[in-house]
Amino acid sequence: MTDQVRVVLVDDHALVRSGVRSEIGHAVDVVGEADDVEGAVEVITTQLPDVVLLDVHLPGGNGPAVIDGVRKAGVETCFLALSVSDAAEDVIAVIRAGARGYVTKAIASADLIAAIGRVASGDAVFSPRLAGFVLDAFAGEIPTSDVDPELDLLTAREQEVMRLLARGYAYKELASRLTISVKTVETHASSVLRKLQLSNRHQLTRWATDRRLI
Amino acid sequence: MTDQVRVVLVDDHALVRSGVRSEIGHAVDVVGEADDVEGAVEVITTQLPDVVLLDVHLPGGNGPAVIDGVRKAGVETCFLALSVSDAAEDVIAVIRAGARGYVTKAIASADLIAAIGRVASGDAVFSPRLAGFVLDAFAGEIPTSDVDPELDLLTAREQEVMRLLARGYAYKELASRLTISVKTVETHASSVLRKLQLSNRHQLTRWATDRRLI
DNA sequence: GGTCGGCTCAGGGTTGGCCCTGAGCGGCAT
DNA sequence: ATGCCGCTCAGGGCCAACCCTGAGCCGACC
Repeated sequence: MTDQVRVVLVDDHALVRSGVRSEIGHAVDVVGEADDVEGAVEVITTQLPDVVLLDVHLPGGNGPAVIDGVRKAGVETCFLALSVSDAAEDVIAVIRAGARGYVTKAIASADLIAAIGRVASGDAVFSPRLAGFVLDAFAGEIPTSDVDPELDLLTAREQEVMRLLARGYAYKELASRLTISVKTVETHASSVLRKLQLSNRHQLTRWATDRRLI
Repeated sequence: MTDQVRVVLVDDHALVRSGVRSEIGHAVDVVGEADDVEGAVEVITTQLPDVVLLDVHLPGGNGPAVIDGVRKAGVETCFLALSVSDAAEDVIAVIRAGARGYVTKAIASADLIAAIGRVASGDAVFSPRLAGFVLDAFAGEIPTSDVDPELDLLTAREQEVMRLLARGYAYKELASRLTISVKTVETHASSVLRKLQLSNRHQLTRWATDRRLI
């Protein structure tokens, strides 16, 4: 057991942490604990564990906040959500944030140890019921967004053309809509694709929808 | 080994089936095989296996078609997709249809046996790389739906072409992907647009996304 | 056996997307 | 004033998208 999996526990209840530690401590190397978001990010970024056992509900934020914080710190690790909650939205939220697994605290300790090992090796793991949630959740989701970095590469006119292009307008329609010539539209379109390093309007449509620009 | 997991193999290559059977036969109970969609549905609905090992690409349809067929027959079982493909869309498609796992044929036999056991117990299982696909897909997907009204206007092949078209594949890519000529793709594409009374692929993309077909 | 529908392919055509080059015009800054 | 930049346009070229027609193969149905 020389190279055990290094684990950090994040849970706001000390009782839970010590319980988990005593259940899995013989099989993994618990290198740190935390009871809130700030502390979790700090411990994780200093200890650099293989796996983080992460409670979904925390003071000062929640599970996703921890994951985001660690990501922003440039640290790569695997998160396994460990929660009393089996509410679909908690599961989805933490998976979206980047957790690679989700088990409830009802899990047997041997199973938890196995789950940690699997997550550490890059696998995904879910409690049976939760697997259903996650997979079924492919039945209806729309996510995130933020600001626009490379959008500034485009001039005002180019952005205007870009939006209409992404929306599926033909060059001719677009030209009459902006009351410019088709040739001008082509020029702008070409510039847009070049600046965004895209090769055709389908990619542009995906690019724009990903960024909620249309 | 009295109550082994009962498994049905679905793959269009006899060689693959016998190979898999010899690799896992000592650990699970292979109660049936099939090499196309129809046969698969029949074997599964009569044998009622615990787990179906399902190839994604089949004559007469594909993996999702088998899952749908079995569901419509009112039979509950667990599907584990076993494919050479690790294309994200294949993974997503079969997961959407209801598969509880997806592994590639590069898997070691011991791992496959373990995967079958986990799926049988209701767990979800993915090859490490594919776990990434599935979970990352939460970062930008729009899925499923219910039934299809005018979708029945399209033949099976046309639906296949339609999905890829709507997804933005060029005719040439689509042709090599389906291993048919570009001319055949054109013919199908033309039929699709005519039958759906659409005039180009942008409208098709919108049509398909509205109906959550892609 | 004949018919019909689905899948496959071909020839030959028009239109549109996309690129490159080149160029005139107006604002704005060094 | 000279030059950069954004907006406008044109010519000319390539290729992909889309259409129509026609045709061979095969399995299903009558």
